[in-house]
Amino acid sequence: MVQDQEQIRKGPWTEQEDFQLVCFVGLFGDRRWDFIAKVSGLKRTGKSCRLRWVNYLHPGLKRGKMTPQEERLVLELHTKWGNRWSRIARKLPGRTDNEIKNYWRTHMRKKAQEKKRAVSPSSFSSNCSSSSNITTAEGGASFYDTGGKETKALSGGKKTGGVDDAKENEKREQGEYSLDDIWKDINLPEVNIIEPVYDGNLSSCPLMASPTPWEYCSDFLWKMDEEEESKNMFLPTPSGDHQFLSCYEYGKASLTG
DNA sequence: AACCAAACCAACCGCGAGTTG
DNA sequence: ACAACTCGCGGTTGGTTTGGT
Repeated sequence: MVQDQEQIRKGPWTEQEDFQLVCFVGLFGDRRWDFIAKVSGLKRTGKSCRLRWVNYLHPGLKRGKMTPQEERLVLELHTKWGNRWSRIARKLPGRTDNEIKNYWRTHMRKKAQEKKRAVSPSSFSSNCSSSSNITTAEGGASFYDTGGKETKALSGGKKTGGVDDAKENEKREQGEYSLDDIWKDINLPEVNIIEPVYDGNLSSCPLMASPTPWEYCSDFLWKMDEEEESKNMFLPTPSGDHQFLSCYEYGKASLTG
């Protein structure tokens, strides 16, 4: 497991690396990241591979600006849950926790600065009212730190799934939130599936050729229950094994030149 | 056209929880 | 029951792009 420190690559991913990762995730699924990191020949940590996959290569990722509905939803959910980005991200298909986190950070910074300038509380969105603890813009660290009611309590333990789900359902049942309605708005038919950026290499890879892996998964991934998600990923079709293997071979060949 | 600051994005790090032997 | 390992999350940082002067 321990990879030589000097062999670990860091920094931006190359197309080649992306390609390899996509192939191997296709082969082995998106769970055993250390294993994938090792067998793929990528000089990356499993952690790094996972991050790249989740934030960039995952099928069904949306690109581009947040829609007003999404923005609203983010605000609303952040008010409820605080900085639980992955949780919020699950409610926004195609958006990653990192993306939402970045979005929140920049937008809250802007808001904080605006607020600072025009020391007028009314200029602040009502949705942000619970973010009254947005303290300083220049203070850095925690200008967006909390905002959610539960953040403080949750900061100690990160993985508290069930209870919150229950609360959420409860609220929804009470009609307090109409998330589903917002949802329908967001889940527009024209889903911007991520375009393979490495079309040069990938298009010639059997797996990557039409139907693309993105199409394998399409947007159902984002609708799946959290627990089920990974199980169904890249479920090989009856002929799928052949495709994956071809891809593997191709990847190897292209690596070794 | 050049410079600077703000905004944006991708990636890394540390920590805690879950899993496995 | 415990320790080691793996994974996922949130926080943070650094590089790049964009907009304003």
